[in-house]
Amino acid sequence: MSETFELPKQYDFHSAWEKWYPWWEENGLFHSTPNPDKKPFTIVIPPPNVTGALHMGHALNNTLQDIQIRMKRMQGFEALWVPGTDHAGIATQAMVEKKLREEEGLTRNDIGRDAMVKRIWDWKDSFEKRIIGQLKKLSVSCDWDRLRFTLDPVCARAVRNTFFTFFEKGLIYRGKKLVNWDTALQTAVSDDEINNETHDGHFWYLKYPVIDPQEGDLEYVTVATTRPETMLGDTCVACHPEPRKQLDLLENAIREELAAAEAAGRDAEKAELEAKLETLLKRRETHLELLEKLAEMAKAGKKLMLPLANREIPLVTDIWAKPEMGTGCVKITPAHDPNDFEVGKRAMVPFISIMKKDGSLTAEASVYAWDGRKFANVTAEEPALSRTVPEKYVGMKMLEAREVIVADLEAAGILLKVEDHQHEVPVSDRSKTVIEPFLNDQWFVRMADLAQSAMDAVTDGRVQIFPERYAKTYLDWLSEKRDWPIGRQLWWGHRIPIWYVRAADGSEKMPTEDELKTAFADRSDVKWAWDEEGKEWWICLQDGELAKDALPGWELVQDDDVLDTWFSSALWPHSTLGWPEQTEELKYYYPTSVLITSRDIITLWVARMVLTGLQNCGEIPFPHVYIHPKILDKYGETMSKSKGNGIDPLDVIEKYGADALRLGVAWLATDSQDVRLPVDFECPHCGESVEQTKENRIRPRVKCPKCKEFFSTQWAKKEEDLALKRGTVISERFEMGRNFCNKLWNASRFAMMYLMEDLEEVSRPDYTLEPISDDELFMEDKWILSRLCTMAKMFTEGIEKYDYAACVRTLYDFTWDEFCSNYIEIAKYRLQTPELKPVAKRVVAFVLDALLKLWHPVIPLITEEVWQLMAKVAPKRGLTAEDLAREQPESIMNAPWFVDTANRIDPTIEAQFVVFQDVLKAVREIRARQNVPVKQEVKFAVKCPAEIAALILPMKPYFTSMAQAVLTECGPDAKMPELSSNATGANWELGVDLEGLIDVEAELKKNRTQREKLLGFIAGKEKKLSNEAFTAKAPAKVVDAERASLADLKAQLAAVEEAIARLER
RNA sequence: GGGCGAUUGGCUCAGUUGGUUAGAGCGCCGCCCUUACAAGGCGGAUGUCACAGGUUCGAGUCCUGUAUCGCCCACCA
Repeated sequence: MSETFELPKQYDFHSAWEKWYPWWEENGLFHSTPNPDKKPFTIVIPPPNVTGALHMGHALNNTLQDIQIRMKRMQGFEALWVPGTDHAGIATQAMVEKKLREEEGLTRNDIGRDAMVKRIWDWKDSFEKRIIGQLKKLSVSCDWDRLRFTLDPVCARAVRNTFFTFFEKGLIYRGKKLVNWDTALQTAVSDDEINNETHDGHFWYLKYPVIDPQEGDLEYVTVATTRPETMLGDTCVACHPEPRKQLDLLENAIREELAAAEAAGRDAEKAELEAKLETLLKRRETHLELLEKLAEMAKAGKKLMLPLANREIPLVTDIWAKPEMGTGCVKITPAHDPNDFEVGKRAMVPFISIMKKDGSLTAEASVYAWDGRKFANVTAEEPALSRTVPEKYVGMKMLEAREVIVADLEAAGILLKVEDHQHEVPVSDRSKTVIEPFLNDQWFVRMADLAQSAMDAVTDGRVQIFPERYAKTYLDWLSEKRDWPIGRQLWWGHRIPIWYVRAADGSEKMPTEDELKTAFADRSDVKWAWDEEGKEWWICLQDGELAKDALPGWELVQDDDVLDTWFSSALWPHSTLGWPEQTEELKYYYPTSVLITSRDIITLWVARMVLTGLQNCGEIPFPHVYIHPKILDKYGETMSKSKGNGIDPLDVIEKYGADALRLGVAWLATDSQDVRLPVDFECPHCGESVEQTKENRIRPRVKCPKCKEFFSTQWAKKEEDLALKRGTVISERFEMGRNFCNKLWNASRFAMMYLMEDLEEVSRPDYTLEPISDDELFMEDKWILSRLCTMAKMFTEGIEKYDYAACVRTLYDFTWDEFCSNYIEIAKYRLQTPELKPVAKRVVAFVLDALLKLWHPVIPLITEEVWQLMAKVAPKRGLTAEDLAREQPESIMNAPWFVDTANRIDPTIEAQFVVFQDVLKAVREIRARQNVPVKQEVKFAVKCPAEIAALILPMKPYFTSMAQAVLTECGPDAKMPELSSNATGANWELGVDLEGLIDVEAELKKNRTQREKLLGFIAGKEKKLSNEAFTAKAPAKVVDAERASLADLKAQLAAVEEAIARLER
């Protein structure tokens, strides 16, 4: 045989990757083009951020996508998986700025916009390369020819087009929004770049005089604040509209809880509630009258005089003011506090910003009015407001101003008292300075209609979310219909395509609309709108840049900000396919087939993709959304680099292989929302796994408990630590996957060992399973084929419902237990018996081939490797005549998906076979228990009804080959050996002849234990069956089953009693 | 504060619409390097299914409450 090859005992996953991944790529097997003869199946990757390397969550996410894609490809779909990366504006720019600061001591302003953006592109290039490298190591079958990036020209065109149409439809407007402002870096920061720190602070109680108090009115209103400096920007004071009702409500709630706690006897809680109630009742006495009076005054339109600023501000009612807290009323600074911002909008009061971007106070405090609700344009009515901040404070930073203002307030007799108070202060992660809420111009998308369309898509079932419960997250968020702020004060991203007009002489003059009309007469790609508030034009351009002098006599300046990253990600399913061009791809592949992602971006991303898809393409972007679990560490904490509990998939792949990693994560993909993955260090010296604890994971060096050597961690900074070998972070969980692959490898090796014997035979045209008639098949053949088909059906249907974990576990059990441990072990006897060999070989080849195909989506490398080897030794394996007539695929990737075309599922055989398995197991158990030497053959007899005997007898040779046990007698009259060890099962009892081998005491002990156990079960059953309610109400099927089971238990008991009697003799 | 979820052997998790004696991987114990596989084979031990009620003939599974843990969102003048 010329093709003889020796296969190593262990599966070499490294060389399998080296061999097949580049081969797949070079042969264009990942590449998809529209093919009218096939149905499309499309997935767009959730584009990983170019901020850093991929983590386990990505490994999971991409494995699950690849499983779908590979299965569908084999099922004959034209499967396309579009890969790509996301520019992740804030995070990426932050990373590069940090690097710039740390390595060169420069800020972005030092090097300027163009240079900064260039540097971020370089960063992006290097990380994109790394990410793609990781994905390839994971062996995913993305169409790399279609790689996209959210800032590339194709995506940019889609972004510009969307912005332009939204602008045209009036869906985009400019408003005001509070952003988290870092005064040191002079930039907006995102919520996740903020840490809350507990600081010691104070409550300052201030009194604001009432203007022109009437008889019975209060003279002044007391408010408490932790930030007295913001009082200069106060534009109203709020109190609760119905303080009595609110207090009643609270009181009732507490009383109810109290009653419940009392009833349940929870004393600690009770005491707490009682204290709470007491406080509340006291408060009623001290504050209620005042608060009611205030509400009355507010409704009467009373105004207050804001101290220091000497500005009139209204007293308003708003439910934000909690009668049970503080003084019961609250000063409102809409431009400097997120809650006050909301109150301010509701109360329609001016928004006064008293801070400049550098954190100093401004003299010309800006006056803003939010246009969403059309409340008064205060600028016109109250010009005096431009002098809100007294001259002497100007230039002072917010914190300095606090001291001065407090001193002034005290001097003016406004300060009532000061209390110590601990409070949470938001601190910038990057600059470590206090974050100030800052009122900024912002572009918004009107969400009312868009959100509704996206909600409808889910409620009417056009978009289905798996698991279903996540639909609630989606709908709840969308139902708020909050307008979407789309501007970001960054340089990295799609620049907002809006141009402002500046007068050449620097004045505030604006051109007339006629001038615009003339200048852009033949340009359908330019639209404009008049901003009433800012008294200026907004000019929107669909593509490219608007020349500075495009409007004769005026200068055009583009908006500095860029679009929210999600604005471009939202278009991902159609932008990657070429929209707005009506490309072949868009027509063929859109809508995509499923979106697979994690739950934290259901709102930010999924919802927005649905609404832009509907808006731009008139169709949902995908009919299915599958939300997979989040991977946590063993403490249930999110994995992150900053904690040191993150795993680099490459480390796992290096140690266990991509197949093992994929199998491991697919095994975890249940429908629960989190899964835990215990994380350990691997000692680089001795290879021992060192448990990672919360304590050692933050240290720069860790000592291996086994070899006592130190290794370094990611925290190593000092030279002495860095000099140590690095301990990688991995998880033993992947051993399971590696071991399984090795098992499959060896089963294949075994199969091929026999298939190779006669290459001529396996190459014959009729060498498939198909031509074998049922008569030629042995019972075990029919059994394994039936089981295979049952499993294949379950697996296929399960994957289509995203039930990954169950599918993978099912197939795992089938492969290992049924195929390897049962079928192959049985087949050994036949494979070694010349006249029985041919059929057994065919069945082995057929089942193995089917298994490889079923497994391929999960573990692509090993399956390709074995499939290719099989192609040499059994080229016709598993193929039907129809298959043979076609050109054979060159890779398992394109092999036809296994389906049971011959209706091989036979539940009777499957059930029958269980008897064989049970008897075999019982014999083996007896041998093990009685310490019968491995090679010593024993005899055994089985007493059972004739129909059971008919199943057992044909298996006689296998008992010998698999358990060194010779079946001597089997049937209703079989006689138990005199000195035997016995076992019972449903409908049968067996005795292993242990003459000269038996440990009688051990046997008696076991039988007595068994007797007790049976007696227990019988008692339980009898009690159940004597219960008339049970026999009357339970379904007949269940009752019959119970009766049969009881009869069987009794028979078993009799057999055990008999065995005991024999042994005692 | 709102929403969602978890609690099952030492560890990490399965457990379909309630229905015989609750499973897996790892770990543990015993025997075996048997010619596919020691990353393996055969056998074994280990569970009051968090707690308290309820519905039901029957509850790990459904309902209510409690405790603990976690995730997401919003936030404490």
